[in-house]
Formats: sequence, structure tokens, C-alpha cells
Amino acid sequence: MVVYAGQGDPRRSIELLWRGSVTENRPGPKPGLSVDAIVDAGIAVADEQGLAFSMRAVGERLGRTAMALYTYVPGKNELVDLMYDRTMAELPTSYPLDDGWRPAVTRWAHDLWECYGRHPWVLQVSQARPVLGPHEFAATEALAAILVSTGLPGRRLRGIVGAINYFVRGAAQTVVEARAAGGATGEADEEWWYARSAVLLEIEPDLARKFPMLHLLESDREPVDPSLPYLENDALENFRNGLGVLLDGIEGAVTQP
Amino acid sequence: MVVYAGQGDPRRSIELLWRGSVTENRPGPKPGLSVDAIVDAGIAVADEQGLAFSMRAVGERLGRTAMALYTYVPGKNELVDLMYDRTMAELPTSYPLDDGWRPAVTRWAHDLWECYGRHPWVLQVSQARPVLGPHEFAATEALAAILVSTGLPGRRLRGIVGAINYFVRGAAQTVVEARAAGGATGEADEEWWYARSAVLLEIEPDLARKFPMLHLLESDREPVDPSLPYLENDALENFRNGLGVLLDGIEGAVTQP
DNA sequence: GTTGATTCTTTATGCCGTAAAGTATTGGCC
DNA sequence: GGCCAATACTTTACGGCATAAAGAATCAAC
Repeated sequence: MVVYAGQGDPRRSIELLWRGSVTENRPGPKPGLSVDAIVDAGIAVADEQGLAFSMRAVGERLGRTAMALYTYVPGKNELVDLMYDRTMAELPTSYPLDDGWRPAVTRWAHDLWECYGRHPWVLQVSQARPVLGPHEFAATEALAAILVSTGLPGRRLRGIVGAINYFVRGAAQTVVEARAAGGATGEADEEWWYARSAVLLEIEPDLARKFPMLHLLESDREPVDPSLPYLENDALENFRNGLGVLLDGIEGAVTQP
Repeated sequence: MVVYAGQGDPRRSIELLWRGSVTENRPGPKPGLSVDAIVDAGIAVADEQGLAFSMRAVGERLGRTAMALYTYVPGKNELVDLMYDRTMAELPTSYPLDDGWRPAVTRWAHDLWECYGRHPWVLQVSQARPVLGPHEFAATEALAAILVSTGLPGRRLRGIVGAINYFVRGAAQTVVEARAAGGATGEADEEWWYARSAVLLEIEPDLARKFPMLHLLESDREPVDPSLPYLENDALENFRNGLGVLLDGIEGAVTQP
């Protein structure tokens, strides 16, 4: 089970995102923590445990109780918003256009894909109602800058920006959740798939006859990098192919009005 | 906060998915419930409350305690798997190819999009490690059948199937989560966006200067159906545009090798 | 009529986020 | 120098969650 998170109080969230915490000289004991430290700890914990991490775990990693965090951060939702935007800060904010828009978009997509791979929990943070943090803006700005160079009108580009984002997110989800599930149960991808499909074939022996088109799709596989687990290979191949098709579509729009 | 769900014990899940519950003549009190009834109740509750629904709520809707469900279903994860596949049963299992593959894929995508709209919680169920239920298979088989008619090799088609699925899912997520967030706080989409961007502009007055490309993207809006809320309009426009681009890409692959 | 499997309820355990209240520490002001 | 009020942090507690464990009621087969 996983719960998705994000979207705390807008004003408080946005102030923390864009302004950071304001710490003048005030009475009372010196703060032993900081929003930054808490966000870092949160990311570290979430990288290991996913979005279902507990405030207690974050506190523990900082040598405090869970409640100590509430001095700095209004609640778990707001913390996740901050973690999300901090993660987006890992992405480059501009891409060279020397070889045209296509390699640039490809690199943008790969960078985002890899960022998702490093921080799987990000994929569980709600996307509509975007967090609206500065670094997410910056990342999207980078993609927009590339695409604007195609000369296509904003009307067309909005759909394209969405499509690219959805695609990268979806493709990343496939790998990342598979990896997570394998890790949770201690199984490697291959074993998980084997166990699952073995049971399936035992219960429904003639899948191939019932779903002939799917069976057809599964044929015609390419040789594969043996150093990567099966699913990772599959996902990477599909990522490249799918992205290629998407970019072909954009190219069509660019070359002919 | 939302937790994602799915992926219980493979054997038990798959047996329930493909075989249903086997109920011979046995001693003991007559069962007052059934897996089917529980799955239906689960879907009804999840439609209202999302994946964070409680077993108590499902039991209550059936006039039982939460624990009564565990007689029929191993746990919440497995129940979600069953709910997921039941939902996929709402989709058509084949599409006419009279006008070629393009309108057929478009209709497939729209049907899936609408299904997501009816059952938003489905978008939170893990996609990797697919549930592997018969109806999900059937839905994908329908898409595969359409795409095979393009004559493209399986190698290409796998990426395309992925891309289409990711795109529909991502686009649907945007609307659906926006709707859900508005519903949770009692705000309409417009108000939510207004409140959020008002705060943002107050704190960061020259967004347009900091992110010029994004600002450029936001210009050039089309006239819009005033009966739909703002976000729904936006999402629908982006869905159509993005899908168009994607299909253009496929068309390119079809017409020239 | 008894046995044993089965349905369903009750109770209890151990998580979770976080509200409320208490304690200790500090700067500013008289 | 001494007090006040704000702050950092802990302790305790609450209500909610999934679900384990144990018990009560029900029924077919012998």
C-alpha cells in the first residue's frame, strides 16, 4: 500500500518554498535543526522507505522526536512538498541547442528519468495541483526553452510539454515500482516476474490463445544488456522507443505546419 | 497523503482474479457475502474516498465488520487488485478498424481516459508489476489488436503501447487529482488555482521575468467551453493535442519505414 | 448428537500523524 | 541582575489504520 502526499496549506507551503525560513535574532533556545536539514533527512528516509516514511523516522535520523519537526514544518504534507522541490533542484536548468531541439529534449527526458530513478517516491507525489516550487518551475522552464526553439505556437507546445512529462513519468514508474516491489519482498525482478507468470500460466494455460495480439507483441525481442536486470532492460528499450515516437510526432508538427 | 496499493500474495491474488472464489457445498454457516459483493462495495467506497478507503468502511457498507472481509479476501492489497481488474472490465474489448487504426486508437484512449475519470483511485494503483488480471489483459489486447494492423514490428509496438498508456494515465491524473484536491478542501478548481497563484504572485511578483519561456507557453490560449471548469478545459485541450502529436509520431513510423 | 469446518464478531497489537501540555533555554527590557 | 515572554524540544495522549488472535454462532456429514 502507498498513500500519495503533498498539498498542505498553500500560503505556508509557498512561503517555505520560495522564501525559506526567516530566522532573525529571537529569544528562546537556539534552534538545533533547520528546514534544510529536515528536508535532507526526509529525502534520505524517503529514498529508502518511500513516501510512507514516518515523521518519527525523520526525527530519529536527526536525533530528535517526531514532534520536534513541527517547529520547522507545518506537517508531513508540507514537508513532502519541500522534499519534492529540493529533488527537482538536481536537474539542469538549461540545455545547449547546438544540435537542435531533438537531442536536447532527449537529454532533458533522460535526466528527469534518472532523477526519478534516484528518488522513486517523487513519482507518488501528486502532479496535478503542482507543488509550484521554484526548482520545478526551473526544470519546466528548461524544457519550454528547448521547445520554444521549434517555433511551434504555445497552444501546441502545452500539450507537448504535458505529453513528454507524462511519458517520462509513466516509463519511470514502470521500472521504479518494479524495483521497489522486488526490494520489498527481497526478490529480484526476474524472480518476481517468474513467480508471477508461472502461477499465471499454471492457472490459465493458454494465455497465448486468449490474447493472441499481446503474444505477438512479445515476440521480436532485441538482444539485451546482460548486466541489467530483465525488467530494467525492457523498460529502457521501451523508454527509448516510445520517446522516439513522441519526438517523431513533434518533428512532424515542426517540419510541416 | 496517499499510499499506493496493490501487489499482495501473487498466487492468492491471481487465483482470485482468474478463477473467482470456489464455493462447493461445505459445512458451516452460509456465507452472507461474496468476493464479488465485496469488490463492488470496495469500488463504490473508493470512488468516494480514494485509495485511502478503510476496510471498516467497506465492511460497514455491507453491514459487516471489517474483519468479516478477511474471510473472503486475504487483505486490502489483494482487494485493491480485484477492484482494479473489475474496473478494467468496463472497457470495450475490441474496436472497429473501418476507418483505420488512428480513430480506433483515439477512441481507445478516450475510453480509458473516461474510465479513469469515473474511478480516480485506479490511477494510484501501482502500474509496474501489473495486476495481471484478465480484464486488464483484455483491454491491452484491444489496443494491441489495433496497433498490429499498422504492420509495425513488435519491437516498435511495445514502446508505443507504453507511450499511449503513460500518456492517457498522466493526462487523466492531472484532471482527476485536481478534481480530488478541490473536492477535499471544498474548493472548485478555479478557486484553488486562484488562491494558489495569488499567494505565489504576492511572494514572487516577477515570475514572468524569471521564467520567460513558461510565460510564453501560457499565452496563445484557445476559446474554451464555458460549461466546464477551467482545469478540465485545459486538460482536455492538452489531452487532445498531446494525443495528436503521439499519433502523428506513430503515423510517421507507419508511412515511412 | 456429536464433530469439525466455516462465518462473523470481539478484542487487542502496533503502527501512523499530530494535538496539547509541560520543561528548559534564551534574548530583550527594567 | 532579574524578570518576562518567546522559542525549541519532549512527553503524553488521541483517534485512526490494517490485521492477528480468540471466541461465538451456524451448519453438513457422520
